[in-house]
Order: sequence, then structure tokens, then C-alpha cells
Amino acid sequence: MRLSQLFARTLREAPADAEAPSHQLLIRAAFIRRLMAGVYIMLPLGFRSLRKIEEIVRSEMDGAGAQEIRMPILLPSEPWKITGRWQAYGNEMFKLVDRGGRDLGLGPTQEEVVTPLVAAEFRSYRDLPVNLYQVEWKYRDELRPRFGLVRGREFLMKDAYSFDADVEGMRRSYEVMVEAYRRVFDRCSLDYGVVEADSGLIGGDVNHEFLARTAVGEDVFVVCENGDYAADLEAATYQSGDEASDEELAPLTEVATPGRHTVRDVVDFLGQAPSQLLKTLMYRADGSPVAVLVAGDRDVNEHKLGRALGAREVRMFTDDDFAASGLVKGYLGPQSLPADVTIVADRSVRGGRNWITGANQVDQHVTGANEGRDFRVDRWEDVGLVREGDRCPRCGGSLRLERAIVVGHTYQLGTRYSKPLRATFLDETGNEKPYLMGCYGIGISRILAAVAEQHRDDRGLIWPKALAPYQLVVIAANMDQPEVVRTAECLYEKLLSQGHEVVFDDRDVTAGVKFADADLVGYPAQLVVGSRGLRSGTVDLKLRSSGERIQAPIDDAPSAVARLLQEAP
RNA sequence: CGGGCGGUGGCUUAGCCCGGCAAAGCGCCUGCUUUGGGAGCAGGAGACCGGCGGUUCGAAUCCGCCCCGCCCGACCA
Repeated sequence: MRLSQLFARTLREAPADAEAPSHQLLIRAAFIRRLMAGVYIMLPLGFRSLRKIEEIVRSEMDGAGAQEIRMPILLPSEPWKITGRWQAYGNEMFKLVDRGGRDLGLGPTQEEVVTPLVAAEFRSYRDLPVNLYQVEWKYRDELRPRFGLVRGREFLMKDAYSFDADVEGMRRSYEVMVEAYRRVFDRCSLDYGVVEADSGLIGGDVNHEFLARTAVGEDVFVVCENGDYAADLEAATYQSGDEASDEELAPLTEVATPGRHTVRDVVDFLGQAPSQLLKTLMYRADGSPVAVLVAGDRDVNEHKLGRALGAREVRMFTDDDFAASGLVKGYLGPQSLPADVTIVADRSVRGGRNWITGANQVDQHVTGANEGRDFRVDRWEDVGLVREGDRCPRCGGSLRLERAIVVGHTYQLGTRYSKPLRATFLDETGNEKPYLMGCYGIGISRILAAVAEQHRDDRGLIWPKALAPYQLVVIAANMDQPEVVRTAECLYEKLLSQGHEVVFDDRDVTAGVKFADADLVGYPAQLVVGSRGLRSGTVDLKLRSSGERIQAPIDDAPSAVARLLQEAP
């Protein structure tokens, strides 16, 4: 490809609406252009890199025994209504109505398509296991699209679905996929980790996220300083100091706290630490009222709360809920909650004594509140949100919060979909049983952003060979000198014929522009033909990743390029 | 959806407080001069200042409503 013809106009300055480095560089280097929030056009360079990722994923999926199919994006609503996800996905699913008035959706994921498909075709345990995958654009009306390709409303995903006859089989299929995922991310040169995660709307029990470490990322995860624990923030736990305080029990005393209804206001007013206040938060879990108790310096993890309660939907009390219940927002305490409220306390407050908490009246708090004597706890659960510095659940080491981009997520679904959709096979004894399923996603367009985020410097992108749109750029440094142009052209043709993925920068611009663009786009290697070298019969080679420059005789240039590319990461 | 910030030629921005000829750099076109790390000079094209309404003799500027985008948060590959 000649750059004079390539549909790629690089930008000297970052567009104002891009903040993340990967986003800015992908736009500046002419890989992508924004169409609207969370929706991007793939330009030739970006599309080539995206295809490379796709092919890596395909080869590893095929190698792991999965078979590629292609499922529709436009979906009927019925199976979604059966599994409850038509509602559960809510506004995150793009919904439309056809001319006949039927509800349709754009696919955010495809369990509801693949499960009935397999159930209709593979009816016997003899057919199992089977694993089907596709690479297709997905649609989710995200609450907040972010960082360009990192979280789009339209994104390219590889989704695979395994079907097994029993739990052991499902686990084996799962392991095979996890190993394939490791190879995919290794081949993409990603610095990544595997963590325990929350299964969200997909459901199921065991699941893992593959996280690419980045300074900007849509995801927060927790790691132990000793490296023995890592989990997504939504799933992370911590050791709670269970040792009971030996403090003497103080009497329950009301104190006036006029106008002070935030934790900060109250403890400052009373001259105490936030950890001494017992926060009482009202939730509705599948409709039932639940009070959650945590220390004043900790937040509730609603994902963990939902799981602890076995609830599908957990949301905080609205003002209407407060009005209907007669509880006083801002001055809640567990002492006088009605009997129909389930009181859930985070394990970390178990040892605490003499709490400050609300008095259930405006402008009143109490001190000296104690569990057992003054209030009851119906359930002790692990529902606290991990904070920086909490103790590791494995070793007690200090936990740290880091950001990452989730590039893959694997789930052991069990019968989450096969049961409601009545997707069954006949086992050895002739009994109908639901399939044991797994599902496995890789964000392909997201990998493009994650790799850009991890492989760059202040000059631009630094693509690993496996993902670079082209391996090499041949730069003619002096377009006014026919000898230079002729030599560059000749080398370009030769490299092309040898099968290299090479572009020829034959644009009529100054050398500086070409060098800057070559660094910005991030070709792994650059070959520079200029009048300076030509005098001594040489060309210059540069490795983008290390900045290493060498000279090679013109005749030897193609093999020198091949050797240099060998070295490139 | 809540909080914060923003929308002015293709891009980055100034102008907005304090109303009075829409401006600069980059990019683009023409010509000349240049040519190894985003060259120089000269000329040129390109903007109903996000939209609608209001105030005013006069609105990019003031007021109201709406739309769009970015960042933080709640959700996710």
C-alpha cells in the first residue's frame, strides 16, 4: 500500500473529546473515527488490526475444538422474555418494534439463540460436548460509553458457548477455554491477570475476568500486595477483624445533632472517627425491606448484598419508600426498626461496640448502641465494599485497588439458560436433562484499545507484530531526488513480493512528517531511504519498540529487515 | 440518571464576564522557495458561532428551553 493513497489522515493534535491515551492515539493515528457516543468507524488501519485480533481468536478457538457459527444480531424477544432477561437487561438492550408490532432486540449476547439451537439439533448425550462460537458485533445501550473503543455501545465480541452432559464435563470445557484465552492474550502481548468476578446479568456461579492492566480502565479490581489474591471489586472480599472489642458497654444515650445527617457531619460534631458510626442503609431486595449495617467509613457492595440475599434485584430506598415506611432518612438506626425489616450486618462490624447511630428522629442520634442489648442483627454477611488497605482474605496482606480493562470473561452457567428454555438432551438412562453450559466472551474491539493503552509512548503507538496493521513502512526521505524515490520504490516492491506487510510512504511531504507519522501509527519497523545513506550505498532501519537504529547496505536491506522484524516484539 | 465541564471553518482554540465588522495556529487549494525529525514566503477557499425561542436598535456574547459530547459515579466484553 502506498501512503499517498491510503485513507488515513493523521492528526497533529488530539481531538477535544478524547481523554484516554489509547483513544487519543487511535484517533490521531487514523485507526478510528467517532460516529456518536460509543460508536466508531473503523478506518483501514484500525480495521486491519482488528482483523488480526479476530484471526488470533479464531485460531485459538478452533484449536480448542470450538466451531464457528454466525448468529443474527436482530433477535426475537420471546426467548428473552422466558429467561427473564428482556426485563433484566432493561434499557441496556436496544429494543425495537417491527411493522407487525412484534418486539425485537439487538443482540447484547446470544445465550437465548444458541441454547434453543443446540437443543433442537443435539438431542443425545452422545452428541456432547459441543462448543459453538461466533465473532459478531454486539449492541448494548451502556449507561456510560467510555474511552473510545474501551466501552462502546457497539463492539466486536467473540462469544462461545459450551454444552456438556454433566458438571465435570462443564468444568473440563471451561478449563479448555481458559487455557485458550491465556494463549489469545499472550499472543496479543497483553499484560493481563485473571481474577474472580461477579457474574452480573449473565448469571451462573464460577466465573473469571481477564483484566488488562491500564492506568485508565472501565474496571476496578483488588490485588493483594503479596500476589496471592486478585478479584474484581464487585466480587472482592476482605478479612474482617472479628476480635471483639473489650470496651465496656456504655449506656444508650440520645444526643441532639441538629441539621447533621451525613456521617461526616455527625462524627465531626461529636468529635469521633467515622469508623465509630454505624451506618444504616435501607434497601429493597426483590421488594422486601432490608437494612444493611456497615461502619461509617465503609460502603456497601450491592452485588455482594444481592448474592448474600439470593435476590435478583437490589436497590436503595427511594424517598417514596421512606415516606411509606415512616423511617427518617439521614437519622436511621437499627434500634427501632420494624420487625418486617431484615437486618443484615457486614461481618466487619461484629466486634464493634458503643456505636453512634441514628435515633430515627430528625436531628437526633444515639451513642452507646450495642448489638444484642439495643438492636438485633438477623444475618451477618460479607457485604462491604473493599477499600484500599483492607486485609487480604488469603494472607492478611494489604489490598490495593487498581484499574483495568476487562478483555475477557468466562462463566460456568450450569443450567441458568437450559432450564428455563427447556433445553434438554437424553442421558444414558433415557432421562431428559438440561445441558450444563458455559459461556465465554472476548472483547475484540476492546483488545485493540487495551493494547494501544499498554503499548505506546509520547510519540505514538507501538504495535506488537501480531497486531500491527502493517509490519513495516518504507520511507522515501527526499521525494525531490529521483534516485531516492527509485531505490525506495524498488525496495518496497521487493519486500512486497517477499510477502512482507509493508507500506510505502511516497507522499510528497518532508521527511520529518513521515518520521512523525511512522512513529505515531506505530509500525514495528521503519526502513528509511534517503540521499544521505544513498551516498554510502546504505539505508537506515529503525525498530519502533526499542528505538534501535541500524544501517544496512541497499542490497542487503530486505534480509536486514527480516532479521530486525525477528527481533521485534 | 445524578454531579462536573464543554459545543465558535476539517482539527486545536481565542473572543463570551463587560452585547457593536467572527479571529489565530494547524490542515486544505495555488504559486515560489525548500527537503533526514511535524520547513518558509505570498495568495486563496472554508463558519447562518450546537438548535429553537426571548431580551435588545443590535446577540457568538445576556435569559429560557432543548440537543450533542467529554469526565466522575451507578451497569458491563
